[in-house]
Amino acid sequence: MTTIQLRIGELAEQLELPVETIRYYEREGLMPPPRRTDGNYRVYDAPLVDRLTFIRNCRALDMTLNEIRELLRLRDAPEQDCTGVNDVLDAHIDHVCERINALRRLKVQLQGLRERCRQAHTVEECEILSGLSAPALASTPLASRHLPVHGRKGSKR
Amino acid sequence: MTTIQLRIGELAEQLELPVETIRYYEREGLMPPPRRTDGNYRVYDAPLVDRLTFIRNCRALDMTLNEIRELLRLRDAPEQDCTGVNDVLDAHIDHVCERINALRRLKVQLQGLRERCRQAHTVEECEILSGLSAPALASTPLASRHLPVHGRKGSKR
DNA sequence: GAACACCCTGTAGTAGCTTTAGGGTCAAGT
DNA sequence: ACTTGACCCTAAAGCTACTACAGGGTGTTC
Repeated sequence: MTTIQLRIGELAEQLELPVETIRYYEREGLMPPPRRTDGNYRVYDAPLVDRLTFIRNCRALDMTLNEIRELLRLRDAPEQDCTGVNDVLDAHIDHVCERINALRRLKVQLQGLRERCRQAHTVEECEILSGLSAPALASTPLASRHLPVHGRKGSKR
Repeated sequence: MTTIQLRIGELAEQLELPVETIRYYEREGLMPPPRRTDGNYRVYDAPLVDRLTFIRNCRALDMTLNEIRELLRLRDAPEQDCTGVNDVLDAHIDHVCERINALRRLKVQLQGLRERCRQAHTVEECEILSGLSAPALASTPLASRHLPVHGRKGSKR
């Protein structure tokens, strides 16, 4: 029976993560330092593959590294009850709902602004630019500030 | 007729922006360096107040500083037509729509996961943790990766 | 002349990576 | 034996949009 042994590149390909991200998780203490070959290459076995899969899935659900740290801690203590896990997840679901609502309000604002300039005319008389220059940004309340729209950059591979 | 002359703190209060953010926009080239008093204090006049208002409103609509740079460039060329402005705004609205859809898919995933553990039991048998450890994260397609949920930290005043 | 609110510069820290620089390892090909 | 090329290594810097800090100057009031 041959046990699983992957170099970092193979692991990265299987889990569809960039190699540098895996090393980053190690630096951050989410992944323990793996065994090394004589040539100083990292070698990953099944438990580490599982752990990284867990981390990747949590990130795909957009949890922060701190939320994931907390879940890993709970995962590593199998005899406790899992109320803590539920709490982390509930809090995260709340985050997501709030973001969705904020973005919907934002979209309404942006579309209203866009409507003001359906035909191209000159910049000087552009209703969009004048709308954006208004002290209180039109009459509608300002989009709740401080919620980024722009996701992470598309990752390579 | 007294023209407007504000120190940075007064400007910050009027526009409800932190002072450091205003200085940051200057370092970033979004705001031109203002006049200074003998004591080396920044002094802002009406055109600069307008410009900062514009920037603040764009940020409230969650545009990136690069998008805003582009809009400012267009705003500074008043004789051109404003197709470019529309393009920036349309692209931004697209961003927002994509984010909303991605977050909705995410929410469905998270709620499905949460349902797997309605009652508290031990971590060892927790369906949430096992779900998160699955190689492909349940059967549903992975939430499109790379879209942060967590907004900026709440700013001071 | 001392207290105080305000202003200045420059630097570092935040999250979650990505990129770059400058090298070492190892299997295959000539 | 040697070179090519794919892969691996570390350390440090860069990204966004700020925020916070250290260490100091200004200006008004008591």
